[in-house]
Amino acid sequence: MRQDPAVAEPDDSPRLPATSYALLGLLTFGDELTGYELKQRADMTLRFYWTAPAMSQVYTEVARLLRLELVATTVEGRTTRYRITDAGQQALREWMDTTPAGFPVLKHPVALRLLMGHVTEVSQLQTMLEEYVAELAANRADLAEVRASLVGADAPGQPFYYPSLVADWGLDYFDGERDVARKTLGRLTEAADQ
Amino acid sequence: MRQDPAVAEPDDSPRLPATSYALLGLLTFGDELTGYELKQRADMTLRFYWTAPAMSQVYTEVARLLRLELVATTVEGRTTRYRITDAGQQALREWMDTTPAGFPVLKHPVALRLLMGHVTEVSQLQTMLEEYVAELAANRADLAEVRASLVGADAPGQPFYYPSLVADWGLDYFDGERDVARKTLGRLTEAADQ
DNA sequence: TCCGTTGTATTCCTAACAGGAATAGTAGTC
DNA sequence: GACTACTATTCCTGTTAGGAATACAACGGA
Repeated sequence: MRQDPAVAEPDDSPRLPATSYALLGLLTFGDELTGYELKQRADMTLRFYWTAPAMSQVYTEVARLLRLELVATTVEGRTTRYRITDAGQQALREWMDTTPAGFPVLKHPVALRLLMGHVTEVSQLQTMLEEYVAELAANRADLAEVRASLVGADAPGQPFYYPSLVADWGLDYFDGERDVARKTLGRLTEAADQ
Repeated sequence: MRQDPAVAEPDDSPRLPATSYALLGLLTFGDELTGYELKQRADMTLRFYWTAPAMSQVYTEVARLLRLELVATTVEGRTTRYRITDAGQQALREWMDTTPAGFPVLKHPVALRLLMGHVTEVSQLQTMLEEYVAELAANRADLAEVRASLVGADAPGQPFYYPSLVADWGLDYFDGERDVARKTLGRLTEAADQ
């Protein structure tokens, strides 16, 4: 996707795609990471609110960030570690402060298929919704585990305060989805029983 | 994105990306549409649960569907109308019945920026959340309008039954988001006031 | 009547993005 | 000492987003 055109601006702050800033943000927690570790951290945290970028994309992203000097590297044998630079901090801060809120983009395959439910049997839709509820539970459990790992450093002012806010948001979201999916399943069953 | 590889299968039913099936689904409501109208219908309905495909993509999609004979055309002057074929109906049905539920992909710029809230001021985050709540209200209103337009044909068995189920799902989702955003805003304010 | 605007309809281009395969070294284990 | 799992990176292909460009209606006003 192309949220922002990655075109050089007249001023010295080029607008990067949101994924660039997402990765840059993952580097603001105080450590140096390899591309591989960045991918892992993205899978751990980012994937619940953003798409976890593909490996290939992580590497092309950090290459660009390096070119723009928003990150710096420490090479050690055949592994390269990335850390955010002052310019990177500044660019991130500016992006945070000047970007309009922006509406979530959702790709919901279950809702999509429900929309054209008339092309198949009700029982098929019921199965789909049940599967979805099960997947939701699994994902909720994953996120709950992540959330639990933040406990102890999740108070205001502590390093994981904001991640904990977002994780709680995600847990509420999953619970909401579960409720709506169940409600819809109920409506389907009710209609089928008549 | 590449949900499904668009590779020809050994059997005669190639797996298409989900967006192809989404457009095919929009053609199952009984009418013939131009690419332009398909885009409009997608903006009207699809955009709440899926991304409304770009114009360019609508046209490349229908071109492929035509090549695969899943749609047929009626050319009239310089406008081309597309309708779903029997083969298209069958392909859609098969996709509906054989695809695993599939988990939603979410790109939530507000959550993303909240995750790295520590790089900016709390007031900035509060503003962002307030903007988001306002945008949610606007989107909810749009969807409510769409939902209202289905009334009268939204009972089980009627043409807009499934669209109405999905629209109700979406309304609940927006309400849930509004509640969580407000809750998070409250937590932020509480922490800032201490 | 001419002109500008709005809406319809389509095409083209570029860059972002997903997903996986390929490679290759390294560390533990049976 | 082979087998497996994990770390680390690169490459390729096709999908997707977003916008610009084109062009031809139709409509309303000066």
